[in-house]
Amino acid sequence: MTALALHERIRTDFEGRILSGALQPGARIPVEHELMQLYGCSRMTVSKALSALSSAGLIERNKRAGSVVARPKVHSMILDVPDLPVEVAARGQAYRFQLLSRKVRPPVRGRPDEIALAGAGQLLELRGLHFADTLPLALEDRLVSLAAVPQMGDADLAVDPPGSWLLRAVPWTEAETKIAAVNCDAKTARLLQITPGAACLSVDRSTWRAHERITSVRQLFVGIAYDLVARIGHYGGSVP
Amino acid sequence: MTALALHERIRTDFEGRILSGALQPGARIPVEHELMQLYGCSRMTVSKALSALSSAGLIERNKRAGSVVARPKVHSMILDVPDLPVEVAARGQAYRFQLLSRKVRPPVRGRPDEIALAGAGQLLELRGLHFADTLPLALEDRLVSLAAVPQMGDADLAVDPPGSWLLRAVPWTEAETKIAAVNCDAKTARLLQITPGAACLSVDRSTWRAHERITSVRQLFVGIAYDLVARIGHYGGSVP
DNA sequence: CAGTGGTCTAGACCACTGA
DNA sequence: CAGTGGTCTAGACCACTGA
Repeated sequence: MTALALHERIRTDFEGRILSGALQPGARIPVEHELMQLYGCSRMTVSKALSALSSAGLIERNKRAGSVVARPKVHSMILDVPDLPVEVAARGQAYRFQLLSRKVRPPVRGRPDEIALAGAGQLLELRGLHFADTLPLALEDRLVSLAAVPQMGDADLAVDPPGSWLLRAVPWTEAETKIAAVNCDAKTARLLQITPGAACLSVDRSTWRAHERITSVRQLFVGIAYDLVARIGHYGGSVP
Repeated sequence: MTALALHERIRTDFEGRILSGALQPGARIPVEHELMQLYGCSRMTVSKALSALSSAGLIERNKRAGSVVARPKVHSMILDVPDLPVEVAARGQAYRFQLLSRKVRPPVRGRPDEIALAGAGQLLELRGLHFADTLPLALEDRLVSLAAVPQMGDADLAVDPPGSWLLRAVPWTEAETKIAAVNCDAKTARLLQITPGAACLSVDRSTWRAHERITSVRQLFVGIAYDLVARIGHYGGSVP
């Protein structure tokens, strides 16, 4: 292990005191000139450490008034959105994707979301099942903008599921996800081989690549077989 | 709107080119000395811009080999974990918390999670209902470590629900959340005034304050009344 | 070994803002 | 108006690492 850089030492010093509660929200952080003397370093080094604390949401910097420990704000946390093949393999099960249907069609009039997704082109509509070993794990209904991803028209989805294929071809940069619990209907229950009415985790996601819509998908996970896990809670959530 | 600082202009220049796909993963970023000439600035300024891109996961910096556009990695996204009173109010409904039961007890032997939470002390066990207007929104079962939060023994939970109270008293710094879909049982259905078997969103959360366990809670949300929304997808997910 | 990024210095000018 | 943080310069030394 290498020695910490000086700016990292200053940062971790204050991180420790804030996270342990020794420095309570509202407590004053020494001004930059005091820290320069304390650590015997230049102002740039102090500034780098404080900027990092500020962008991590741990302190708030104010001109003239100095810096103080921030009050925690939004509860935001990092949610892992796993690649299904990877996740299933990590559980020691065999992953398989079965394509149920595939067609190219124009957006439906009166569905502004489909029209926005299609742009000037057509939509690729895909439906398929994700399996873990021999049991269905999720039913996926997906629309892809062929204007944004023309090469998907020829993609071989026997190898990769559409999500993995798209990630490699056109990595998304923004996404919006809605997570809900629903009772599955009779038709879905047959496909997923579960009891009608069983609870399913519904994950709706739309993805963009720099303001261009790429795809929107709904995945219905078998409730008893699947959980989403959020890893880490951020303190102050300074999301760009 | 103020003019961008020079280091922000350099950063946003490359951000735009990377997110638009003009610079593909693997593409080379000019070395710092080239950027100094391009933008007519000092090396510190260039370095600040590239460091920001690197910590955002957009580029990877390598000694001798220079910097390249990063390949997208983990799908991680920021999930908002709302404060229920705030969220309900934002929907224009009246929020109310009804405490159903409250008792102090030792951890159950054979439940390592309870023993770890209790530490050297007792546990405060709370059960209550969150209402939006007159309809139940969620059933909450919570355990609080009285060793970590002794003052909670005297808290007035008629005003604030336990989650909001705890956030103000001992802001958490780390959390682990599991999200699942479950069919609710008969007793829960009565409390939530829904049909037995209706799908509920189960949110399990344990929170820490700098390695000390604070509380663990399970909230069961009425499926048809509640969604979780994740806001933004990060490109490369550089989580500390 | 030569080029790269990581770190740091000792200054400077400035905008902002609370006393 | 005086103190604060934001930004920037023109240098420097260093560790690392691929040619």
